[in-house]
Amino acid sequence: MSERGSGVATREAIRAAAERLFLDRGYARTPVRDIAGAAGVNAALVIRYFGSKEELFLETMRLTIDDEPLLDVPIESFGRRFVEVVLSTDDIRGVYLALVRGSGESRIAERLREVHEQALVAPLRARLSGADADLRARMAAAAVGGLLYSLWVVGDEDLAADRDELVARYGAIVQQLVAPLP
Amino acid sequence: MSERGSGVATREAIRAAAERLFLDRGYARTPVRDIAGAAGVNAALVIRYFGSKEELFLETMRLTIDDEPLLDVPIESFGRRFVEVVLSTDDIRGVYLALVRGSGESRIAERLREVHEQALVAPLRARLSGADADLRARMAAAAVGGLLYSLWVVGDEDLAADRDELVARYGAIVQQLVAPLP
DNA sequence: GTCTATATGCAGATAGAC
DNA sequence: GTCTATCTGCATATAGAC
Repeated sequence: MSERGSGVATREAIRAAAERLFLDRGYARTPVRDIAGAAGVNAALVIRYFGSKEELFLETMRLTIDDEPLLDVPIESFGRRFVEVVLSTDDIRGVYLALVRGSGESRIAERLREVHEQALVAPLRARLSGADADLRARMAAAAVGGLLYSLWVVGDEDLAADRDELVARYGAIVQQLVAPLP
Repeated sequence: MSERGSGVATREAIRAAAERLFLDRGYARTPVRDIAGAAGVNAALVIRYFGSKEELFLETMRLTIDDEPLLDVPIESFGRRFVEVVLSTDDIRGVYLALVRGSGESRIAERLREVHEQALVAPLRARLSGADADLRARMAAAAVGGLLYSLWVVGDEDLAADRDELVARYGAIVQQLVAPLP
């Protein structure tokens, strides 16, 4: 079966190898030759299939946050729960780091905007209403983004030391933005 | 005068050209040859003087925030004023962006930690007291870092639209962390 | 001492052989 | 569909001109 089959499997092998290496080492520190090696093919073939290293990067560095566990959360505890979900969703860290560090390239920056909008702004925006809902959602997304930045880009060890306390207290800040006390 | 003089001027010309180009285009997108060209010398000379492109980058990407205008600020308006100062200090944007994007290199990441600590955490920490002062300062620094991240790395145009309102409202969040209401 | 010319080695990408 | 050979441009190292 599948006289035309093997190309598809090879393409997927390249994609999977690239995803793993990009998440692990980022864009700049991952040579195309290493991706090819991990996939068991020639480096030229990687370019053949995906056009360029940047295309392959964009093909693999996607992120969709699962909203569902957040929909049932009562509004009074939404801020904290959102921080908790973002910090414990597996894929976020690697994708976020790779996109932030690669954002000197304009297309990677564009992807970062999309991911930020979809993963942080949108879930917050969905729970807000009122005239300034959009601004509040964007400020809350900025605050959450700042937590990821401090923990993962800067690597603030003292901030990471007590994760439960961090979730509780930083969550309370986000909560203030989502549903300010009267 | 100065039989040994011209080398000093050349070195400074290279340093100045490098600073301008790194701030403008970042680390990855600035070839050593461009720096040399802008300084009017050969590329090999740049390496001669500074050892490597990375050394030169670290030599130029420093940042010291001027604390003084913050020392007199009453504690009730400190959060807002701090946001205002950070957003309007000229050098911060370029240095911050270049360091964040270059942070895949371990020495650049280390410099980012230093700058984050010195420019964001320390001024906040200086105004706080109490058992949890350090954690509160780090959370406030994360929040401010998130603002820079959203505005400059992500490029959230909607957030940037009304700067005065942003300063007032995001400043209020930082204020909550600096001096929480009783 | 200060600088240039040139060489080395690695990266992404292309042409075309098999 | 896959690989070999090769091009171009990069950071960096060395030799030696002035």
